[in-house]
Amino acid sequence: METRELRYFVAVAEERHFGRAAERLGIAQPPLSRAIAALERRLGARLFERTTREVALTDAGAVLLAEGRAALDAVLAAEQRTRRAAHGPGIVLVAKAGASAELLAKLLDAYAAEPGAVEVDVQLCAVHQAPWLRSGRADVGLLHRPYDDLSGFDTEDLLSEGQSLFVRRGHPLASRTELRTSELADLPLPRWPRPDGGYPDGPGPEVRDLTQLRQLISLDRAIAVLPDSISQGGDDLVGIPVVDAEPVTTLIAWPPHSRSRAVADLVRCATRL
Amino acid sequence: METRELRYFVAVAEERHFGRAAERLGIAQPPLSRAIAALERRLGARLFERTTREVALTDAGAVLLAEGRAALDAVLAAEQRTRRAAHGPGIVLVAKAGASAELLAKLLDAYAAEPGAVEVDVQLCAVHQAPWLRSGRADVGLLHRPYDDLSGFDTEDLLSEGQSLFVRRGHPLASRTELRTSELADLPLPRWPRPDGGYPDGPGPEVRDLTQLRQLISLDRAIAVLPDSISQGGDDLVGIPVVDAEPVTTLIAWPPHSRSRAVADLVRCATRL
DNA sequence: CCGCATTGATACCCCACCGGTATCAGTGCC
DNA sequence: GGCACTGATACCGGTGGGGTATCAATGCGG
Repeated sequence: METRELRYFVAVAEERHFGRAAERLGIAQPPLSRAIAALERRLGARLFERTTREVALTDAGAVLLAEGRAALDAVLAAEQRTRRAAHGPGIVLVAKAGASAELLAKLLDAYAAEPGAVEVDVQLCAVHQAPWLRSGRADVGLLHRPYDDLSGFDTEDLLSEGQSLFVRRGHPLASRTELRTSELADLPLPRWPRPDGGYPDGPGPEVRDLTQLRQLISLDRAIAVLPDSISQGGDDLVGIPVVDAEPVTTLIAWPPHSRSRAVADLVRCATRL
Repeated sequence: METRELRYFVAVAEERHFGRAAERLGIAQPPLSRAIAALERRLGARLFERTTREVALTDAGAVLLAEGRAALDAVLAAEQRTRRAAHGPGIVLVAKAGASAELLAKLLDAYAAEPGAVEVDVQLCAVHQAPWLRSGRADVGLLHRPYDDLSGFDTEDLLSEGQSLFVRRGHPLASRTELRTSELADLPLPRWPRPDGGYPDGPGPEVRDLTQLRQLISLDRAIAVLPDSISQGGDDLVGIPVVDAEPVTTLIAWPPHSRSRAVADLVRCATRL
């Protein structure tokens, strides 16, 4: 199976429409129909149930969609990491902007002091670091359990912390000393983007990143449950511990094939912090 | 990057010889040279240092070899699992022949009693179950830590046990009641095949699977350190606990993309045993 | 030191296949 | 029943992947 065929299949599976998929792929619809038909013939499996009104995945098609996405990610990652390796010996670390700032600083300092340390390009992204690792844009990342999907990565836990509800100073809840998750059920908590970029439905505000969220809280336009360490001096946020909230673990994650010396050194540094 | 190019690259990287790689791929040498050159041009990375006498991987080439193998595995797995899904709703479980027999039997019974259970095709392989999972020949496997390479899989621990030195009844060590790893250093322990099929060097006998090993021990042609549960009634093996040996954990492992109901049910069954 | 064997690169040719346009055929809807 | 929509089919042209023949560089043996 060629990656071109997989890309074609995934496009049709996601669009559920040959015409739109062809447009997205930058080709005409007939060659796309033929490519899918040829793929089905060689796999000996019907992948779509088509009528002129609807294109639906079969069971086999659903399997190929899940597996094929992962396979395309792996091919893309191979390409990206090779390109970067040819450029120089540096590695790319991805972390969530505004989170684990202190831990990240300590880690970078400790690694820089290591003999044989290479340049570390730090990429701070809004949310969803995992796709950076899966697509090969990054070599190692600081992720958070249970928020990030860790499947397929090797990981080492770095630190665990509780969660608090953060509100503006003066908020009705600001005087409380502790809360329970049962009390949070009806609050308009912020909505984070899904991996596909859309937002779930709900009453809370849509947020893109932690900086934006912190400002919204300061403006009393949002309240949010976040790890304790989010609190930074200088702004008028109040954190009320949610005593029975699931603890959040910051961990370092990397793709398991990576036998790179630099990543191994960085991970070792992190676990010794 | 197309999988054809990746296959070509991996063949050259493994053979370190364009002629032999071309033969292995079933094509002539010139198109292979051109394909690699085109790949290097598009990646902007030199992958091999070639002289007429030697072909060596560059740093970027080493990265592409590691990542590319994983990517090819993922593509192959997508193809295999799709083929199998089209055939019917069953799943394939792979386990090591002769190991965890009791656990496996209980698991299969428990799962069969589950509502919505599908057919489970049990594949017993000699060693190295992990490649079955990586290549898509199996959907779920019983593996052993620390023996198997678990990287890239989701896992759930099932049971942990100590290890014993197994010898024939009457062997000089058979009268001992316990041993320490330090006493085993000079013993001719059996040599298992590496993933590539070759055997490491050493004084012990080469073994292919547990049945063969058990028979060799019965014939006093081998002694081996194995998990306690290997012992089965009826043969003349004696197990002497190695009190400070690393415990062996039997676990159930599956590829993380698998969102299949059947695999999830099986895993849930296993954790409840 | 000079052939010579070895091996990767180059030149050139052919055809398979991918993609394009035109068109057909099945289906739901007004 | 006509019409819009959508996937499949027919046919054609060009790119590029694969083949053979050959060159060029390198190490080795006489």
